[in-house]
Amino acid sequence: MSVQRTVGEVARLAQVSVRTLHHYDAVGLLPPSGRSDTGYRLYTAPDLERLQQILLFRELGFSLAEIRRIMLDPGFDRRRALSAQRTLLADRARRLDAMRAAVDDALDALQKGIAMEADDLFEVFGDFDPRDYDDEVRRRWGGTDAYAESARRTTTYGKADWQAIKAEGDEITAAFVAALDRGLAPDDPAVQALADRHWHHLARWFYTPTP
Amino acid sequence: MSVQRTVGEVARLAQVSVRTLHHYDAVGLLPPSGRSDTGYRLYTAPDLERLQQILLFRELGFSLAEIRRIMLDPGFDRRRALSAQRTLLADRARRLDAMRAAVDDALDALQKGIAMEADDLFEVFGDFDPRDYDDEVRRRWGGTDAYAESARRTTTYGKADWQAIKAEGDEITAAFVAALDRGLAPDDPAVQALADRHWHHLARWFYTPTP
DNA sequence: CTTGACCCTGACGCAACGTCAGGGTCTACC
DNA sequence: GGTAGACCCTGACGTTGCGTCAGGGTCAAG
Repeated sequence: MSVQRTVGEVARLAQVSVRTLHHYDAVGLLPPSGRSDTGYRLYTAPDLERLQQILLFRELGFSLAEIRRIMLDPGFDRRRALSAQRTLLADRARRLDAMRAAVDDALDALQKGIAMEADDLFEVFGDFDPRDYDDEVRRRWGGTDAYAESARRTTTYGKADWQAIKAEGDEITAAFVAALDRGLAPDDPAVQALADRHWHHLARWFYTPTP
Repeated sequence: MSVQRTVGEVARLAQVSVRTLHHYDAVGLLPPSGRSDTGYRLYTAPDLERLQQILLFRELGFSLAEIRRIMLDPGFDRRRALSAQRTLLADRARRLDAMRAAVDDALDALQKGIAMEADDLFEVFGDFDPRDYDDEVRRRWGGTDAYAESARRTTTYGKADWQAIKAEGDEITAAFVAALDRGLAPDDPAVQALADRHWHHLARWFYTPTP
């Protein structure tokens, strides 16, 4: 009698969960070639081979439905499938990369924002500043008192900027709404331009750039 | 009275589906600030602004749950969230890239495989070959008769190779099974090595390399 | 015979909507 | 005032690939 393996064993072998094997059985992707008289799933060597193939295609990013098609029909057009897959993956990669770049930008900008907030925090410390400032800053702002004042001013500037940004946002939104109220179609270029402006405004708002 | 917009209008404006707005309402992410007396959802300008922000974060790849947290709490640690997001995106990008490379390799190899199949097809044509072969091939294989013979041989080779590959697969599987039958743990290095070999075998099988 | 490890079959949950289904509402035109 | 067409509503199920119980047999060892 050939070797029969239970789900748990196969699961450990293939590094997948038992539930996954149940699932592959349920959807007809990998029904075990046998069952014990008590209903236990029994997998044979060919089953393992089949599983390996399934996992290979899964690694390549194919859906279970696609894998089923590929495996059911040996004459399946693998080249076309792979080509389509490549296009799909390239698209996703582009999107991911754009997102990553956007997030990185946001992080960079936020760092500056944090720096500004640090200045804000500095105000609490009053005249005493434990941090290390470069000489240029000291020279520009003169003595310690003026220095403290400058910090306060900068902070105020930051806050003022926030207000300005917020105001601009409201303004854009107002213009937006007004344009639509004038009866402009939503896909009217002017409205689209406004939407774009709003979008970029929001982006700027999100990035909270320092003056 | 301020401007109130219905779902359809907002949907067109924001380039999202009505269902999406229903969904955002249902999950409490963007409940319209008003309802008509007949139950119609009515969105105001601030609602639109909120929607823009939601879509911005969505573009950055955040889940709706995360977006909700970020927007509910203005003091939310955006920097940490972005850092985490960057890591996550980088991971996904790496995975995607690996998959793309694998698919590209598979495609390359398959091209060669297709070439082999073309030879196979040639057999059907018998002596007559409409395709353009380079002189080197003709010289190596001499006259037309010998040439046809060579083509047949090459094809046979290809098929034989297939058989060999298949046999090797069975052999590996057998070794695999035998090792496990000897009581080796599934995570035993030797078993892992076999699994690896099997894996690579399958990879080769999939690529169907030419001799 | 008991105990612990394993197996079974449902069945719900998740993420973010898409897609009907069945049924009011609004607006314009006759 | 009636009617057609466009638009709105609330369920509720489908999708993808399993994770995670829940309730209940099975197997091997002591």
